[in-house]
Amino acid sequence: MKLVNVSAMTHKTRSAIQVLDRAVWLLEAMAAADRPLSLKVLAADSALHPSTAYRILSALQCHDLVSRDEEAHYRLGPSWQRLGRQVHSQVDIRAVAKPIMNVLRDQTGETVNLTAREGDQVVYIERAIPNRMMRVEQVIGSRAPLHVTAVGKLMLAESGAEGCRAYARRSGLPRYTSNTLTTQKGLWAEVQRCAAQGYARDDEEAELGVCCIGVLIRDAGGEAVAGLSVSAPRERLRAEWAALLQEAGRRLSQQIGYAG
Amino acid sequence: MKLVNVSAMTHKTRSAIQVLDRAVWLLEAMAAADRPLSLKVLAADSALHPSTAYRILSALQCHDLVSRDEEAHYRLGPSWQRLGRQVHSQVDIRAVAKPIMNVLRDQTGETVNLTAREGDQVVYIERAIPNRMMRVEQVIGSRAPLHVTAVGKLMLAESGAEGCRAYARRSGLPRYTSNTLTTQKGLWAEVQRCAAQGYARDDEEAELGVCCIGVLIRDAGGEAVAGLSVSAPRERLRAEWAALLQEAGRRLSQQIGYAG
DNA sequence: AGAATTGATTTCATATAATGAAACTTGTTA
DNA sequence: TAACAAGTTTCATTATATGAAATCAATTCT
Repeated sequence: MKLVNVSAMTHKTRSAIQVLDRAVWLLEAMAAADRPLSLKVLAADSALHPSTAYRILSALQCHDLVSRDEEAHYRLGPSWQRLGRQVHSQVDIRAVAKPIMNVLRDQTGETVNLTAREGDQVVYIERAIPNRMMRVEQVIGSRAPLHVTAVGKLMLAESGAEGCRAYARRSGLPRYTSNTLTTQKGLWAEVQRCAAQGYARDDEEAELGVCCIGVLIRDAGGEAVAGLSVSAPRERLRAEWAALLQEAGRRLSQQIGYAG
Repeated sequence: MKLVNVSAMTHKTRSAIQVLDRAVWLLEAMAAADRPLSLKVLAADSALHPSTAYRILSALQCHDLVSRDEEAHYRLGPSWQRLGRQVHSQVDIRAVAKPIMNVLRDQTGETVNLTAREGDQVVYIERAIPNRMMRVEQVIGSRAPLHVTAVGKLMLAESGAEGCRAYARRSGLPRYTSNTLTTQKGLWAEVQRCAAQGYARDDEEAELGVCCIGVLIRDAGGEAVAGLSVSAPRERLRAEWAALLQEAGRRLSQQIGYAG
C-alpha cells in the first residue's frame, strides 16, 4: 500500500484516524459544491482512489449522511438536518466566541466581554483581557442592569416598545452616573437609534470614565442570544471599533448558525 | 482483538466501514442527549472501549464535528451547523417523499402526487400509483393552473391577497367544470378558508368526477416548496384522509428541515 | 495529609479492517 | 458492434484501528 503524497493535501485537516479524515474530505467536497457530484469528481476532489471513495460514500449513505439520486450523484443527506437541529441548542457560545474575542482584544488593546441577558440584567459570561496597567474588568458572573450597558440597550430593542416600557416600569431606571438615561421616553429613543445603526455605545452611563461599544449575537432562529462588547477608559475608546465589532459579531453569529 | 458481541448492537445501523459506524454511534448518542456527555457515558452508550471512543472523538473534534467543554464533556460541534445549512438547498424532496407517498397510497388506495409551483401552475414532480383498475393518474412533468387544484389553492394563499388578485388577473380564472371558481372574490375566500384549515379540497373543480385533498410542504425557511395530495374518483374520496395527509405533510416538511 | 478511587489520556504489540489494483458490470459513445 | 467510460465488486496485502494496560490528573475518602 502506497501512502498518498502528503504534501499534496497539506491543506486538509488530519487527525489520528485516516478513514474519518477521508470521510470528512468527501463531505466537505460535497458541501463546497452547490450541486450533486459524481463519484469520479468527488474522488478526484478529495484525492482518493475511486474505490475507496465509493466504499466510504456507501457507508455514509447507510447513515443518511449522504444521499444519492438516480444518476448516482452524491449530495449531503438528511441526517445533517436532523443532527444540525440538535446542535442549535447545544453550541457553546463561549467556546466559539473565545478566539474571536481574543482577536478583538488584540486589535483594540482593550477588554472584550461576552454577555447574555438574564431577566432584567446582562450577565458577563466570558471575557478577553488585555495585558495593560489600566483596563476595564468585569468578573465573569457579575451583572448589570440593561439600561446602562451598550448590549443591554440592544437587548431592550429586541423586546420592542412594550417590553422596553415594562422594563422601565419594573426597574425604575435607576441613575448610575450623570449620563444614565432615566426617562422611559429618552431610553426608548436611544434604544431605537442603537438598533437602527447595528451597534450601541455606552458613554459613561454605568460608571464615569468607562465607555463601551456593543453588538448583538444571533442564533439560527434569529434570536439575540448574547452580546459582544469592548470596554475602555473614555479617552482610549475609538469610534472606529464599532465596525470591527459589527464584523466580529456577524462572524460569531454565523458560527452559531445565524443565516442572515 | 475480540469483536464486540454483535447481538448486543443489532439496533444500530452497520455499514462496510467499522470506524465510520462507530463514529456515527457516538454522534447519535450525543444527539440523543440534550446535554454534553462525558467520555465514559458516551463510550458505554455506544458499546465502545473508552480508548476507542476517545480516539474517535478526538478525530471528530479535529473536524469540528464535536466540541468539548472544559470539563471534557462532549457535544455536537459547529460543523453540523455549517454543513446543515448547505444541505437545505440540496435535499431532494422527491427522494425523501417517495416512501411517505407510498405509505399514503397504501393507506388510501388512491393516487398520491407531489407537486411544485412553477409560475402560475403546479407541476407534478413525483407520484405513487395504486394497483387498481380505475385510478386518477397524472403524468410527471404535466401541469395544471393554480385555481383548479387543491395544492394550487394553498400556494395562492401563500402569495397573499395581492398575489392572488394578480394571479386572477393574469390567468382570467378559466372555467374547467361547473365547480371551478371563476371569480377573484370567490377564489380568495376559498383560498383563505383552505389555508386556515391546513389543507385544501378540490371538488371536481378541474375535472368532473375527480376530487383531491392536498397539503403544503415547507422547507427549513418556512417556505412552501411543494404540495402533497391524494386524488380519487368522487365516490371514493374520504374526508378522513385530510388528517392522514396533514400528518404525512408534517413529517415530510420536518425531514427537509422545517422546524415548526 | 495521604491513600484510594475514578476518569481521561497515552503507549504499544497485534490482527483486524481498510486499502488500491484489477476484474467485472452497465450504460453510453463513436 | 466495438470501444469506452463510469460505477461496483473482489481480493490479497499490510497499513491502520484496536483494546489492554500503563500513566496522568483530579476527587473523594479515611
